[in-house]
Amino acid sequence: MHDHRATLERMRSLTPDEETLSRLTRLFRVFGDPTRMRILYALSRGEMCVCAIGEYLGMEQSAVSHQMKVLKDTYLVKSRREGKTVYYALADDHVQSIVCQGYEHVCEDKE
Amino acid sequence: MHDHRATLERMRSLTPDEETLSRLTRLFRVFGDPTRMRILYALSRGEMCVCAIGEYLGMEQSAVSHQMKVLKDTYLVKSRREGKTVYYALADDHVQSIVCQGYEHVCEDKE
DNA sequence: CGTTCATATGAATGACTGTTCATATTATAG
DNA sequence: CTATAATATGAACAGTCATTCATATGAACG
Repeated sequence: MHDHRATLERMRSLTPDEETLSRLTRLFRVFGDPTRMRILYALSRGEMCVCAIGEYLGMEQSAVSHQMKVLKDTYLVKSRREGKTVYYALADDHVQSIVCQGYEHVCEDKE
Repeated sequence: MHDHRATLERMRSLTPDEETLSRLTRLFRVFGDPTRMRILYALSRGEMCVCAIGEYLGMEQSAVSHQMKVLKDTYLVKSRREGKTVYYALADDHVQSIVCQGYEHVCEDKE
């Protein structure tokens, strides 16, 4: 095995702590599911209730609820109750800018 | 079931095509693994060979190679051969800006 | 050529996770 | 209080994927 002490020395300080690393990768995994991405795209136009999301994406109410929980736990969406109905909306602009960054990347690679 | 034709109407046009959606979520899934994220962090300081990456992160050579393939297939890293050694480096600044966006998000949520 | 080092690849296994089904909340209306 | 609509939750199943082990490729050197 060849030597690379110098290379190793360079970045020992950089790596984020376990807690942050875990949160960070968890966040990206949440973005990594087509269904959730569709939901986020849908919400980028404005708030929607569980019912409408399910109808729009052709998925069961239960599946939607499960995914909304995931999205909420990672602070990507927020909710608001109005009677029996719960409306979900994107939590903030961060969500969109992350998706856009990814979007640009995959578009570049199409060449 | 209550009515939401108006809501639905709003965003039918938005959703990206299947191909793009698939590429996009695939990309985020790649960012969603702690090992790969550690590799990307390591490379953010400069190129490294497979050997050094494995040593640094305490993982087997085979595992590193497998992951480098994933990273390369999604254009997150590029490689350069020098004799028997293969050096990997981040493909472009995009990678770092995506990670940073995510980083900011998880940091905000710590409050 | 044969050997050795660095890397790549294929198959198998175990862990994780999205969906479904059944059931539980929560809220409104009568 | 009962019925019903909207949403949430828990358990089970199925598909995905990261790691490991064994083996293959590729390059330098004698």
